[in-house]
Amino acid sequence: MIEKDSGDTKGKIITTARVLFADYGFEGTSIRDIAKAAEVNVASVNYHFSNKDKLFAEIVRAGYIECSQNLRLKYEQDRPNLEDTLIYLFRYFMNKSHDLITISKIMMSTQHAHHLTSQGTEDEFFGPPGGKVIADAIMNEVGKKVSEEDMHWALKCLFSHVVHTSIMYNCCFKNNPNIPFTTDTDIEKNIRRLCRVVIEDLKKS
Amino acid sequence: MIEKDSGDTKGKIITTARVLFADYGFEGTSIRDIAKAAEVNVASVNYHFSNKDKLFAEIVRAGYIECSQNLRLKYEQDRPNLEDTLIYLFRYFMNKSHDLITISKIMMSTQHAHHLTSQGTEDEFFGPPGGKVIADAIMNEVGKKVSEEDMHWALKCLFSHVVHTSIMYNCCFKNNPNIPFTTDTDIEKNIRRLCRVVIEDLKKS
DNA sequence: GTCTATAAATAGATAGAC
DNA sequence: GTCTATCTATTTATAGAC
Repeated sequence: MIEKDSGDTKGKIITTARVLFADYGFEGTSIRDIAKAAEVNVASVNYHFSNKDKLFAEIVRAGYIECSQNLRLKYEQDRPNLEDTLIYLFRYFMNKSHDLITISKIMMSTQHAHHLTSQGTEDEFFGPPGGKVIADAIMNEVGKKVSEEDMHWALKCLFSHVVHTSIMYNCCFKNNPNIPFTTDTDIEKNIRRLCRVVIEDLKKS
Repeated sequence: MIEKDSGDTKGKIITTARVLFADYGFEGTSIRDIAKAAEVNVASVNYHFSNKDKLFAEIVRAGYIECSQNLRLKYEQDRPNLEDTLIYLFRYFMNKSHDLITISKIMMSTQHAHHLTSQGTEDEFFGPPGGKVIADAIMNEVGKKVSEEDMHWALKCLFSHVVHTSIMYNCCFKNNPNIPFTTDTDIEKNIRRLCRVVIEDLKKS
């Protein structure tokens, strides 16, 4: 489990590394970069994590599980409808964009793909984390039984939209205020609209 | 412009490097890796491209423009409807997945973001290439005037779905035949369905 | 646990023979 | 244009003093 930066060396390394890995990738981030940014000694990284690969694995694993659990918890507590569930996921990705970006990059690298397999979570087939909760929210929304095919279609439409938009927002939009319809308010409106349209279609079939 | 592998050293380097860069990233791919895989001498890479950065820039630029132009050409020639345009884009991403993946990774790295700006193409605000053609296809499909807001929404829904699905297909699905509804036939059905649903909504508003 | 020093490997880039 | 050899810098990782 990733702890918040609490002054301790190990925590500072993790907090710093998850940002650097996301931005520069695994190979693009050296242990020295991490140590320097975290203001800890170079040797402490290998002392606490044995090697660079294990540090990376721990960050990926923790970020993935944290997201899944967080979304599941929120869903169980507040029972938001589908729209609000997706908005919550979007906002989560905004705040934890590092983890989403790191996981997306890993997914696209055969080299590090093993960091994403056999994580023992419920979301292993949906790429970035959170898929299972959305499926539950969809089921709840439509009311009647949703066929497996319909469910997969809806999930992919909604999920790909939220993920893609979150990445685009973090990587392009938020630094270019001139691009039309790319404020977070606009994006949330777009997510809600797609929700309604998809659900409407599910109810018809 | 990227030439097909024609036996010449420069061509072999480009053909090999675009695959390696996509898979292992810029920092994860050494000049030696490229030279070895392309079966050329190490020094020839720097001889033909001056340095690693310029080789990368050339591959990115060429892949980006190639995709935009290819889609535009196809569209002008056959005048496919929106569904077929997106299917064409999806199939293009299947065959040229390297370029899509490389561009996506760049987008997620502040470090290399400059390789994507001021490319002088018409798609600069739509992330991965091809956006403008889809906009035209949407306009054509709906018939009546589409508001700017509606257009942005539709574009993002359709585009994010095709891009995200293409990446997922290449990175996860095609090696895991057990995951349900992830054959290319399934995916194309999903794309067509989303098309119909989005267009239907545009016609209503 | 934290530091310095260093080993061992690998990186990008270039010089110069052919 | 292609090759070998090499320079310089940087990398991960570890050994050993404190």
